[in-house]
Amino acid sequence: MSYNFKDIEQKWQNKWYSEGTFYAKENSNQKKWYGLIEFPYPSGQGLHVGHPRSYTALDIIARKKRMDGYNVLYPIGFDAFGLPAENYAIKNHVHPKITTEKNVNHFRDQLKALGFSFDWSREINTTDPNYYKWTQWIFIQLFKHGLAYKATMPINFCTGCKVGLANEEVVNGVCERCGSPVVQKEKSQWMLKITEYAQRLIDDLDEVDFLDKIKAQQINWIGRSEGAEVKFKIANQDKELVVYTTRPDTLFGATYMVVAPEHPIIKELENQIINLDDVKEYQRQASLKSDFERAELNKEKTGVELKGISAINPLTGTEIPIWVSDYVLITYGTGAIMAVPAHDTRDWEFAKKFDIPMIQVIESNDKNVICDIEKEAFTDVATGVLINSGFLTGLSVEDAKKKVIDYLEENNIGHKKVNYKLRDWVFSRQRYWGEPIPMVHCDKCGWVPLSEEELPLVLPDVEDYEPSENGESPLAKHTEWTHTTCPHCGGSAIRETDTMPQWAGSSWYYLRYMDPHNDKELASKEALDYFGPVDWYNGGMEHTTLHLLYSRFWHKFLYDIGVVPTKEPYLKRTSHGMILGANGEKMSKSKGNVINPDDIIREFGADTFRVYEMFMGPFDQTAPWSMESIRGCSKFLDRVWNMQDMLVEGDTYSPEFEKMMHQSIKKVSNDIEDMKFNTAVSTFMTMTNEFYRAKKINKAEFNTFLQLLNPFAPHMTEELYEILGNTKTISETPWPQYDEAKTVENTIKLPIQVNGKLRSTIDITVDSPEDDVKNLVHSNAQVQNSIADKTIVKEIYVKNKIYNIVVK
RNA sequence: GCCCAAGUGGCGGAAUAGGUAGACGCACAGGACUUAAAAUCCUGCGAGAUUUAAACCUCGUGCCGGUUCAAGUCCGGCCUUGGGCACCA
Repeated sequence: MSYNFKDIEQKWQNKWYSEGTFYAKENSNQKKWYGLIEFPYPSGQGLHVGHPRSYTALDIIARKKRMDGYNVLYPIGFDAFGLPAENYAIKNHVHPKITTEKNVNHFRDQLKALGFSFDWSREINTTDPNYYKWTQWIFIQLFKHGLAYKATMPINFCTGCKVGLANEEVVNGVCERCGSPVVQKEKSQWMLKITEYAQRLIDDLDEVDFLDKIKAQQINWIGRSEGAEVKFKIANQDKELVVYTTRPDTLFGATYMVVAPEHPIIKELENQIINLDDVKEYQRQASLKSDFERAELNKEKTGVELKGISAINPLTGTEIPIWVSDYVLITYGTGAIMAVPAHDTRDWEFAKKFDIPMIQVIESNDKNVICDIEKEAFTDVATGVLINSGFLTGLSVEDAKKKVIDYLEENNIGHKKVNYKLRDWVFSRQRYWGEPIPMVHCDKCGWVPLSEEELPLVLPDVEDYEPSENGESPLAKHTEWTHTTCPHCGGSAIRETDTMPQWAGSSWYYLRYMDPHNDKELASKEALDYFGPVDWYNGGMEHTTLHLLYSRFWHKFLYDIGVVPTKEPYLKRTSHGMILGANGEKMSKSKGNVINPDDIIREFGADTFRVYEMFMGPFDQTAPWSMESIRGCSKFLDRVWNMQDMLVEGDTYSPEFEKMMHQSIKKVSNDIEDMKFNTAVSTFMTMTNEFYRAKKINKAEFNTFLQLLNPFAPHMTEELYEILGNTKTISETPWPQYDEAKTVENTIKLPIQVNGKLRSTIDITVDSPEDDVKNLVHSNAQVQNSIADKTIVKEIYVKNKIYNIVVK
């Protein structure tokens, strides 16, 4: 009998999808388990082979959890706003709504063909007004709580496409699509105050089970640093320049200051600056540089001294020059620094180039540490000791920091300060295909949110998706839509025409799954209490600092305003490795190494596809695709199918296989929880080989084997289970249990080493007395050979593990 | 430059409270079945020396050193590759 995957897979999928087999139960008393995968962007290319790697993994866990007795929520949806549909619309004049619908249908078919146990009754789509109504609602709450504000920010503007670009779309300073230069353009943008949550986003990582590398990357990205703000008086002026430093201990060594080109003090003191023309020219040059250029030109430092003004070092009273240079960023700290060239690499380079004096204030207390400030800045904190520093001299760096901060605070010239690299979230896009921002601008009342009854603010149907020459959103051209009345005073007002970024809809979608059809709230309290938080979330590492951070931020805000009951949205976060082309490179059309899932399903079937993607390598690591290896998995499933011809009677495990059965149940159960799917599959292969070797398998063994394999290859296992005469489907059965006592061996092949090298093995009974083992070892011919003419120095026996004889 | 991973046969990879390195699969080789091929089933498969053969022996987990009876695993110092951040004061 041959395995006809086509009919079998169709048969079971029809059953699951028509009967709603995997729908999560509402109002259940059962314990819940919520598994989540990142919902796909329905691109025109269809499903990528990378998607099923993550989806299969969590499908396996979800299926096992159901058999473990949980009420499982494993939902799916589509993150369908985004650039490709809009660009396609501009080019071909097909409404993004139409393209999106078509792509979603294609994706849905592909996902269903893979047999995932998604709850399709909860499918969501971020472009559905019934969904984005609540995205808009959250924005309004953010605004009402002062966390959404307008600010003028530089945006990436493509001089070719005449459109604002996301950072991701700027590659090496040019437009990713047309190759035209990208310039910075000032634009008033909606911003979200994620920085207000910076500390909590770090601290609460302690409460969740995320992979360490994910935590590390988030902490890194938020970039907390501790230091001090210090006030420097401007000589002969009633003004101060405030700097931020992480090394207040080096204050005695500050020999000049640097301000960013955009720093307001230049404007404020321009009457005092003698070389104002040079300074303005430098500012102009800096403004023309993109972020990319400013970062790239990091070899040579540039700058201009602000002649005519100077600052006073608050500890030494010395007058020191002030420079302007673009190595100081206006966006971090105070936009101004105190420069300590002897102990900071960048300041050192700058001082060397412009011949500014240095004062060494730290030396090493370790003679082996090289410290020559003529050659390079000395930045070693661990062995540093203060010198030339008045009341700090002799202290360690750490003690000096504390002491100087105390001094600054006592004398009101500075204070302790924590800074973050994290910046507020630029939330506006000058794009059509996104959620409209539900705000209107009224000359009298300023920015006013729509009243909640007016939501959703539906994206108007337009024909023209082209952005305007000046970089305005395409919606700005539709005056009949933009002109409205102020919700506050009733006067005439203009709608916001920018839309939300792609990250908006995905920042809270996991909440909507819990109660997707609710038209009163984003989700009911009961549903949120029962299903939340997400127990296990798997997704790509590329979303660690964007999506994952954004959604944690939104969740914390919703927690603060009492909408959700938990501080964190996701209890556990794991990530999958990328699937590469057969040549080891990232799959791309231009490289011609793209594998289409449809072709794989057609040739091998969904079960083989699933098993292969789990077997190809460790789940969290990248793995190249291999057409040869997938045939191996196909062969394995054929062998499983043909085991029905070896079936013998037996309602309990036969003595021959009992131990293997219990060991395998244990191994597979643990491997699934640990995401070691590759070794779980190899366990199935080993079992299969054993049954083949014996040319028999009994019914009890086969049933258990099928239950274990079911999460990986759900179609074939259900079919075989039915063929074996079972009346239930596997998904209704409880997960097999093992008896720990039956997994342990009675006899062991004990390795015997001489001087740490394997010389022989002997069979012993578990827990044999050491003397018995010793006698056995010494009566072994190989051992006797190896130790002949030598003196035994020592014998080591690790119970049931190893025997080592040390000889001389 | 900083942070995080990872380096094991021809290939994908197993094995870490230190204890038989190479499970499982691919590729390859041989055999059975077949008129033949495919499929299937069985066997072998890190490198090397010796041997009719087997046993046995030597070397072997990126490199150098260390700890230990024993190191892929622990420690110190490097090298390489991948990913993230990058003038963040």
